[in-house]
Amino acid sequence: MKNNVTAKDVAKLAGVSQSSVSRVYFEGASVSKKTREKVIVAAKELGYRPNEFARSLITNRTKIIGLVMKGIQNPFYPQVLKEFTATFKKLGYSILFVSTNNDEIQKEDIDMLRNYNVAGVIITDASLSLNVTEDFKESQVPLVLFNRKIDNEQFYSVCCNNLDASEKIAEYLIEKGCSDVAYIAGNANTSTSRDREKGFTSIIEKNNMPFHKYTSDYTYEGGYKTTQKIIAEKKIPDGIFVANDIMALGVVDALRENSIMIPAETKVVGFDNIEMASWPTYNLTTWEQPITKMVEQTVNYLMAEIVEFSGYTENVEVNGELIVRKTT
Amino acid sequence: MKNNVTAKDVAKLAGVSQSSVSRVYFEGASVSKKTREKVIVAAKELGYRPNEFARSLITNRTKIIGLVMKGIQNPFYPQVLKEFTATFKKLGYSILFVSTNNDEIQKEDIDMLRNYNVAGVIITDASLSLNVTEDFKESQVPLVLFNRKIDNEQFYSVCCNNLDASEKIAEYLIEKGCSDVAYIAGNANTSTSRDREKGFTSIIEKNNMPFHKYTSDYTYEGGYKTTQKIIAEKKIPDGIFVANDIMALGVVDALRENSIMIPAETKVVGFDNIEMASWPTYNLTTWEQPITKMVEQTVNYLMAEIVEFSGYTENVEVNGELIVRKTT
DNA sequence: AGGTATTTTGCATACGTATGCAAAATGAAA
DNA sequence: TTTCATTTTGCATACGTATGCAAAATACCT
Repeated sequence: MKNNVTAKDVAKLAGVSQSSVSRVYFEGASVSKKTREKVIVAAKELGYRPNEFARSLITNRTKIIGLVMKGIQNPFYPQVLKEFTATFKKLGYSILFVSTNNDEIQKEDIDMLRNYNVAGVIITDASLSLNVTEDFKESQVPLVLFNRKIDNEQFYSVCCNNLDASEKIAEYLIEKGCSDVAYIAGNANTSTSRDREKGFTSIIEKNNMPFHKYTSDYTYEGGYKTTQKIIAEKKIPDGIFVANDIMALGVVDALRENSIMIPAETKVVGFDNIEMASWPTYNLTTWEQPITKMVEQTVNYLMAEIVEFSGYTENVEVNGELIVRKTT
Repeated sequence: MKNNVTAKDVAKLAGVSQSSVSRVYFEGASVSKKTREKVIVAAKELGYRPNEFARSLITNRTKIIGLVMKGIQNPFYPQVLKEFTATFKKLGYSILFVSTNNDEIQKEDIDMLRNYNVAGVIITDASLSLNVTEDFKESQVPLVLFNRKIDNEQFYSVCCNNLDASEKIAEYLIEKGCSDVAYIAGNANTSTSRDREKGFTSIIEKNNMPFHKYTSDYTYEGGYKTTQKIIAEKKIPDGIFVANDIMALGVVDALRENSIMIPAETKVVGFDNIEMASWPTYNLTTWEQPITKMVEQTVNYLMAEIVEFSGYTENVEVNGELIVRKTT
């Protein structure tokens, strides 16, 4: 806003045409070194900055990525945000940020991003409604679902290997001697929670073990309250797999408050490996989601689709690993 | 990208001019109800969406706010981000997000925001270099420093009442019986850390008490390591004021690891009242930064400056309050 | 019905930039 | 120096929209 030095002003001062000024700022365009220098000197003197809107109007492209993030307060996601921002910055892309609390993205948020002609969209931990899905597929704007997948593979999604990971966690708890386990789920109907439950229960069932499932909401308070509820039932499991770390920390705190020894009486495993999981107070055993790899996968796909849209879709799973600490 | 239905297409289908189509989408413009309905029906049929770039090119305005955020991993800032996003969304503004690790904002980040002609800029917990400052003042883009102030009041800043708060914390620790206290500072040269130290030391000195200052970096690890260092010196203070909560949690964990009883032997006070401070495991006494009020103050100023730029500057302080928990 | 005031509409243009295309300039070889 | 190939440049235009202004339409009053 307010700086109205144009390419025409620069051209006049440099003694060249507006086209030449434009060419100086357009990568790969044909412009002589002499002209380039004249333009740069003039531009600097006048404080010229190219107008991105005029550019985008002509090119029908932007260097903006829409990032729709649910649950920014879960410490997993600020780290994700940070890595996306840094990676896209290196590629010359900016982030148009939307925060949401909804499991399903609002049409108005998508409309906003579309109005700004974003080059691509990333949605973390949320899905799209049916009509928004249809609109999107028609639009040919590349989209990645991050930490959420859709079963019919309508879009490209990047997740940790939730199913496999949860099987391994179940096996690990069994190996550690657990015989009566519980699973504390996140928000209902999220692919992450469903897969984590599925993997876990398949192993538990295969071993003919008792199993209790509780539903919570991916928050510390949710984990804490659910654990208080479990304790009130007087049937304390000897192993609890919690669908994410922030919830698991609430579980740990509730168990401790009730003088339940961890891991001697009850073992706790989280999922994410957020920063707090490694704090000495918690020392949580958890499955690490490989953020860097997941971000990389997402960015690679988006960049490829931006360069040449193919509409290719896939559910990509990136392998994480079990981080064993003191809760097991 | 890619949706090339224009106002001209809609106009043709609706049997009106492109101007009339434009007027339907421009608040307050003169357009009859009959024309409006014809346009809306046609627009819906064609899937028209106004092109924000063409608009901004004409109006020389956007509905984008640039938000430059340092240290997104400190749980204080995701909450700030969430509240800014929600508040600006209600006002029809979008967020162009920049994450930085630098104490001083990079010129390239500001250039990017300026190229997108943002309506205003918010910078959290970081300052501007001298030449960027000059550029900015000339640009007439409204700017707010959030949780950072500059002594010569070149910009509008919104902070918690750090000085006053720290005095009260010192008084509180004295009242609680402390006689040998320490202050653990955040990043050097930040106004928040400086003011928190200043307020604290002024009371401590007035009471002729011993005082030790340590410098850390506003991270959990920083707090943890600094405390290990303090403990290694064999002079454990009976009260520690820590410049922010995430650091204070590291302090608490380090004290515990060394079997130092909190608060019996050492009392700990943080600053922020992040979510983790209230967790039963920590139950940290802290000064609550009133995020909602600070966000509100920031948004009100920006909106006023966007409507009519005045260049008004001030260092605004919003009162927080002491939240007493189990560490004191 | 006529006159006046107000509202609505379309025309023409501009916003700042990229780009197709032809002309001009440059470089290299004979 | 001339010829040919390649690079560079400027002209003219378009991108999609908002807006100034005059004309047209509508509303209201006598």
